[in-house]
Formats: sequence, structure tokens, C-alpha cells
Amino acid sequence: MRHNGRVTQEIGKRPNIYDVASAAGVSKSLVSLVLRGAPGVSPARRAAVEEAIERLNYRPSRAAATLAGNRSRTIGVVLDDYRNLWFVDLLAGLHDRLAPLGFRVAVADPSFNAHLDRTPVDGLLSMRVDGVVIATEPTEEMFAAVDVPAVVAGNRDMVVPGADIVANDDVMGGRLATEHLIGLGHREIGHVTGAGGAARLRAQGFDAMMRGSGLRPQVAQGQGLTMESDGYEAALRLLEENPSLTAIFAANDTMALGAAGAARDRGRRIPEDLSLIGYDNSPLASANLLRLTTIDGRNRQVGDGAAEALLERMKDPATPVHTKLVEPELVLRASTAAPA
Amino acid sequence: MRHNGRVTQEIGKRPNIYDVASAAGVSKSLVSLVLRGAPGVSPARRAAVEEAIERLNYRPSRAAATLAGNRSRTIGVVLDDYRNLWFVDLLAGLHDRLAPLGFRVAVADPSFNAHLDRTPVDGLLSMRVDGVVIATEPTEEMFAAVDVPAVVAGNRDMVVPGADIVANDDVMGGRLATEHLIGLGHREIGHVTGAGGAARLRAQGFDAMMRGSGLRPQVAQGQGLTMESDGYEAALRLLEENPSLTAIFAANDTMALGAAGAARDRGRRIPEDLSLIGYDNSPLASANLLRLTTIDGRNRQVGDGAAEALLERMKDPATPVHTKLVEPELVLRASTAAPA
DNA sequence: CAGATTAAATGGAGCGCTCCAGAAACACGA
DNA sequence: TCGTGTTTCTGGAGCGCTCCATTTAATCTG
Repeated sequence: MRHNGRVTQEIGKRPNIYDVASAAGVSKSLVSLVLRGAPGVSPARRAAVEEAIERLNYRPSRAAATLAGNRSRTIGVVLDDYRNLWFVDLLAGLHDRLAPLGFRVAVADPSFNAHLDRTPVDGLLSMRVDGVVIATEPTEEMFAAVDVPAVVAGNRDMVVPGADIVANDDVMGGRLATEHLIGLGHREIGHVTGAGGAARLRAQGFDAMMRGSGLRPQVAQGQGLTMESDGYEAALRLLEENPSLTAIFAANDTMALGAAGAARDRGRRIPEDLSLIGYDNSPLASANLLRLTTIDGRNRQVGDGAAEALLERMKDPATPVHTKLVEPELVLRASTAAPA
Repeated sequence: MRHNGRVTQEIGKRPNIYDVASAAGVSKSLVSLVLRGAPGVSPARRAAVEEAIERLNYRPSRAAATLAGNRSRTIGVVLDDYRNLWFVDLLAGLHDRLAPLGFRVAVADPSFNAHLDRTPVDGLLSMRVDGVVIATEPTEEMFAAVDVPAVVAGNRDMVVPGADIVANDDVMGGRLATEHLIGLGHREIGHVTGAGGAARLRAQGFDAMMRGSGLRPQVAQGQGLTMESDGYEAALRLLEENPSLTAIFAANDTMALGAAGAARDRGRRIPEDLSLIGYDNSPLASANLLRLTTIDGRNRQVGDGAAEALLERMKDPATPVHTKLVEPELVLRASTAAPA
């Protein structure tokens, strides 16, 4: 009723669906169908609506669509830290799987909480996301709030009840890295680890492989998390404790960078005097200065799997919770070689 | 009217503002005031409302708030590429300035376009952002669409009409880096540059400083943009063309990493045989392996300035367009030294 | 070619907030 | 006690969509 008398759009006002409808000579409902790419719209009308949209420079209101539809067609991703680049492929994987289905991806950063929001999840729930990907260590507070399908990406310490887990197989990756070094002939191998579930599992793979081969696992943990400086410091300690060490497996590429610094500072050339292997296959690893042999966790696949799990749970919330592990693979570069 | 008869919230339904209102024994309008942190609410009622919110686990609908208020209290940021970490400080600066005023920050990635959206700006406009920060090279299409206050962060090739520009002073930074090398005693200095406005200006600063000191500017541009491999390749060329080169200034830290690889491959130690200076003061620069002397563009300040400009233009859209340059500063580390 | 079936298009009723004009409650001096 | 401000609080009217039950148009079938 309010719109019946309107023939032209008032100037200075953003056009809405009614403006488009009257410009195209159709009903607002038809415009809505075109916007959502629904089937069962005649080509002629669809074209007319699209032309009107173009002509009016119309842009649909996400807010109205979300409110009316009671769903945002958006998947929220909780991120740790932008400096750790593993999330880039994760996002790409999520997007590739979700975009064709009309879903958007929205990122929430724990450090960027808005007024009243206690956790980044609050912000996402306020925007009525249809699902949540937790790509950080979950907290009690966080998952107490979640009432939409959720999946935890990456291996974590805490388990979120009701959430699927999709991650690369960190234990296997740790084993793979260690196996590679042993295969090269190394016997004195150190592992630089950090805090967090993924690092723990990688260490576990290292430990299992070493013991399985009758070798002594030597591990050093950085003071902090899994940063460059932690890798540096831990590698330094490793090298000090056992000067006959010929290889180091770092829990991730960033720590491997730190380990490379430690090796340089101790006069050890890579790979001649010390083999070094990282984890993540980050852009860093392919740098010419390092040419770092590493493990690729195939995070794009993890993103794809996370999207898959979310989609399934959105269709049927009663789907039993499951864990999906993506097989990691060894990426050979120039930082590992047979011991002298 | 629809809500008058409702005493308790139906189970399984998300509570809304009316549920909170009746639980707290106040009107929905009062709840709205509390939600927005408005003044002029008695402490007693405010507490009652907050208690009800807590008890019902109520989470306001952003969609409804945006729709009703005709504004989202959100600033959109268009990002280039997550791998280039300069945006991290930019976001932090934006957030710190904006969050206390109740604004959120939403990120749009050009590679992640949704259905119907031609540019990442479309997505942001659909969510009715109150302002846009363009932290990437703008395109014609992009700014044709923008009808909210906009600011371009960083120096770009294209000028967006009506948008303020906030950036670090790349020319000055280029001059600073070059001055540092000259001051150290270097005479044969090369510059590794890339595509894009910022790189061009940094090269300009390099050029000016070299000529001003009566030295010959030697520049090599990578094939691609400003990636590690481009830095590697360009530095290799530089070293080949002029073996007596004693210092290289790279357009950013990532390219500097590439240049460090080139130096290593040509048997040049840093800083003994070759001084190297980067730009951006990224986490990479502080790595122990590089200890890279670099220029800090103070992107946090840039973010702050961008927020400031947006806020001003939101208050008064007629504010004349202006450019704000943040003074960069030299960060001394171990990759530069006097020539042998 | 009438009747049945299917496809295409429509109008109304919300979704959950904000904004605004005005009502109610409170304060205070004459 | 009563005006007269000054706070504080309230109800109504949308915001621009989606969803759904219907209507209308097109197509088929014997």
C-alpha cells in the first residue's frame, strides 16, 4: 500500500526493490526472484529486471534480505592472527566451495571485538551467520554462545561439543617430515615445537617416527607460541645441547625461519651442515633465500572440507559429529640433504 | 500490536527486543537505548535490561538495526591480498580509532566476489557500510559505484574523485632509505622496484636522493608486481649489470627477501659484501635470519588517519578532499653497514 | 477446443530493529 | 499546591526485503 502511489523514485534516495519493479514493469516479488537467481523466471522479464537494476544503479540491501529471510547466506570465520598465513588457503577453499551456492564469507578477528561483544562469535551471531568456522583455539565462552552449525578448522586443544573438526593430519605430517629426514640418513634430529594443538600433534608424529626408528627424539619448545623468535630461540637451545645435530624439523615455516637464523648465527650452512624442514608450505617457504622443504597441509582442502561439513549440518542438524583429516604432503625444496 | 499479547518467548525462537523488554519490565524502546549505550537511561533500568539480555542470551540483530537505522555503523575495507601484511597495522589503526565510537570494520577481498557483485565495493555497499577504505589499487568500476564517504589508503596510480588519500610518504621514505645508504658511504646503489603507485613513489625518492648526491640511480623492475620472486630476479639483474654494487634498496620487505636470496646465490654476504634495506617493517624484517634495516611506513597511523578522514566526511560530506601523508621512519637493523 | 496441468507472476504479512513525537515521572521554586 | 522545566520512558510507523498462498498466463492432452 505505501508504495502504490509511487511512480518515480524520490531523488537522493537509494532505489529499493519497488523502484526496480516499477521501472521494469513487474512486481517486487519478481525482482526478488531475479535477485536470488531463482529459476522459473521468463528470460524476457529477467532481462527487463536486470536492465532496470543496471539503469537505477540498484544495490540490494543485505540487511533487509537477512531480516526478512531470517538467514544471512553468510558463513563466519573466526581467525587467529593475520600474520599466520595458513588461513589464506583456508579462506580460498571455503570461498570456492561456498560462493557458487550463494554464500558469502565474513571474517571476525578476536582482537577486534565490538561494544558488548564478548567473543568474536558474538559479532557473527549478531549478523545471523548461517554457520561458523572456528579457525583459532576455541574458548569456553566462545562455543557456549554458538547456536548455528559450527566446524573447527585445524587441530586444537579444546573440543567444541557439536562441532565437526576438519584439519590436516598433523600427526601424519610430523611423521612424514621425520621420515624424510631419516630417509636422507640423519640420525641426530631435533624438533622445534610450540604451543597449541597442531604443534602438539606434529611433535607426536615426530616422536613416534623417531622411536619407531630406534632414534632419540630431541625436542625444544619456544617460550611463546609458534613465532619466528620462538623458533630461533628453541633451535639455538637444540644446537647448544647437541652440537652433533644434523637436522631440525620445525613445527611451522615461521619457526623454521627462526631456526634458519639460529643456524646462520651458529655458522651452520643449510643444507650442507644442517637440514631444515618446516610445515605449512607458506609463501615464506618458497622464498629463494630459504627454498625450504616443508609439509603442505593442503589448507585449501581443509577449507573445502569445512564448507562441506557446514553444508551438511545446515541441511540436517542431526548429522553425527565427525572429524575429517586431510592428508598432508611433503614439498621437496633445497633445505634438506643427506648429512655430511 | 503483534506483540501485545506475548508474555513469554516461544521456545526455539531467538529472543528479540520485545522479549527482552517484557523480561525486564520496560518498553522495547528502552531496550534499544541500552543496546546503543545511549545516555539518559536510569541506572536501575539499565541494569534490569542488561540482566534480561544476559538471562535470555539475547543477541541483537544487526540486520534489523541496519535496516531500521538506515546505517550499519560499519566501515568497509577493500583489501588487496592477505599475503601482503601491510594491511594488518592499517586494520589495527582503523579499529582502534573506530571501535570506541561504535563502528565495526568489515573486510572485502577483491578475489572473493559474490554473485552479481562486480567489485568488492558492491558487497560493501549492499551491507550499507557508512564509509569505505580502499586499500588496493582502485579501478574505474569500483569508484563509479561508491556513494558513501571513501578514503584511499596508500599511494595509488589512480585517483578516486571525492575520496581523501591517507598514506605514508613514500617519496620521503625512498629518500630516507637512500640517504641512510649514502650516509654509510655507499656510492653504487641499486633499487629494486615493482608495479604500483607506492613503488613508483619510493623509486622517485630514491632517484631524487641519488641525483641530489651526484650519484647514478640504478633501477631494476621485477616482471610481476612486488613479490619475492620479482625481488629475487630484479636483484639478480642488478648484480649482474653492475658487480661493483655495494647496496640495494628494495621497494618492500618481501622483495628485499628476494634480493637477499639473490645476494646469497651470488656469494654476497649481507651486510659485509652488500647492504640491503627494505620497506614496510613487516614481521619478516625482524626475523633473525635477515635482521633487515627497513622503513616503517607507520601503517597504524595511516589507519588512524583514514578513520579520521572518514569520520570528518561522514559529519560533513562537503569537506574538501585532502591528502594526508604520514612520515615514515628508518628502522635500523643489521642488514646495512659501511661498504668494505 | 474445453479442461487439466504446469509455469510464471503477484500481493500481503511480517522479520526486529531505530527514530521520533509525545507522555509520564520527577524536581524545584514561587 | 501548582506551574514549569527537565529527565526518563513509551508506542507507532516504517526500513526493504523474503516467503507463501494465490492468481494469472501458458501449455498440454485427448
